[in-house]
Amino acid sequence: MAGTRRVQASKRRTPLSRERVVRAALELVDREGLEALSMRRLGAELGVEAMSLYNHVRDKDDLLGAVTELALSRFRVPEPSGDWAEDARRAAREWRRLFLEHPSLIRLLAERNEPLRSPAALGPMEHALDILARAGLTPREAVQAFHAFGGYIFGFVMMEQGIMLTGDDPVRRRAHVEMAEAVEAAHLPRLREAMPDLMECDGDEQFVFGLELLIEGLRAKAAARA
Amino acid sequence: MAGTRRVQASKRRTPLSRERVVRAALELVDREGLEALSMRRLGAELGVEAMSLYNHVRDKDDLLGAVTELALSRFRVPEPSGDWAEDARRAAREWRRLFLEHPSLIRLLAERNEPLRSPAALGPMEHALDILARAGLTPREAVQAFHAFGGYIFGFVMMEQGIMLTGDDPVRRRAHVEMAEAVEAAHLPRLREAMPDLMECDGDEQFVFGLELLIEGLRAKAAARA
DNA sequence: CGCCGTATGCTTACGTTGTACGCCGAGTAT
DNA sequence: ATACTCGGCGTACAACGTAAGCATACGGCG
Repeated sequence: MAGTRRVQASKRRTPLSRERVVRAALELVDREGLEALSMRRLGAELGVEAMSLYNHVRDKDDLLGAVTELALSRFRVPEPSGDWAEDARRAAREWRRLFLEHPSLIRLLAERNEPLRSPAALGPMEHALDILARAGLTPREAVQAFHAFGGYIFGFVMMEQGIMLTGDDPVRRRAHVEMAEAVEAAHLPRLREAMPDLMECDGDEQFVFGLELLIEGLRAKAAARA
Repeated sequence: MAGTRRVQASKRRTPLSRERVVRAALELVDREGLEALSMRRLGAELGVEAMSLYNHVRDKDDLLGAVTELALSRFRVPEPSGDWAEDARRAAREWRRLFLEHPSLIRLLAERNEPLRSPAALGPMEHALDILARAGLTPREAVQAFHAFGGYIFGFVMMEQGIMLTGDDPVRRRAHVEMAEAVEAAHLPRLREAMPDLMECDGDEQFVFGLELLIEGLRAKAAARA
């Protein structure tokens, strides 16, 4: 009887596979955050014991790497517009969209500090370097600009998700009043006059501002050479 | 006898305090990385049992918050030079110095996504906003530029420590050849021509490049208004 | 048809983590 | 002297990653 039930269950179960494991892990992480991902929990999610996952994944680090790559593979290279600046804007926005769609992706990249060499990451890199080459930069300058844009996008989204005071959740609201108190207590005139703008700032608009700064800087550099 | 020894030991032991706990935690984290910081390990470092730490720290999260604040308090506000652009450069470099001196600080900020409202962080913020105001920006623009610079610095150092291919450790070297192989395998002409510059890039120089882009963009914005 | 090697999932177990709880010894106030 | 408080200790528990061994199901062979 018990045997029969077990047979049925195992017949019913669609077999595990690396892809299924990694997909479920990404979904779990997207849904409930990085710390929700434990081997036991992921096993439960798949109706399977924790140790069974190890048939498809070397260890947790391997799993996290695969999850990172899967998330990165969701990057959709935007269509070129003919104008390099517009293309840069589109690519940067697509990166931000990706990071916001997978809020743990930034932490994944930050914690496992493994250089990006997966195929999923190389496509977008090629795309970015192509835009910068079309902007008239030398390969060397293109690499420098790549790091500048990359750093900006990366760091901005990270601040946006953590430190920045955008959004309206109650925890932010509490941070607002605490910060306002601290600013009043100390003598910080610039901060005081900036407080309104610090609080009601819109992430999208802020992001574009810095992006335009970088593009304008690049344009100036190109103009100076010509 | 055992009692006597214990008395001597307890007499000899300098009493624990929140400050001593937090300082030791920061030293440990700086020396051996974030994952080396466990309550037991930190206790051992202080010659004390793990549970004793809880007399001075609510829980580990509280400890991490205090460590973050202590690290942030090591920011040394640079002297003003009279030129806002130069002041911006100096401030940005000081931030980078701080992050490199405390390599786990970025992860601390990223993982506990609590808005910066500690006194240790407000001083540098005031300083940055003051520079941007002296550059002729409105408070609103100053906030936008603050987020742009902040994001860039943050993200750049993060990439530098993790993803970027700077440095010469053997793990990077292996990443180099793996990446070169991947680039050869796929058809990625821009990446291929960029590979040399990607590998031998100098962090300091890269950082300044992006910084100058932002400053130039800001200058252009100011010029356009005048 | 049965048999068997191999892959795949399950069970148990170990060491490490954060931390709740109870104890004790020392210093202080009464 | 006595009682109270407080800081450090020891034990204990749940959750974690994962090593080792066992059991079961499936595909190729007679």
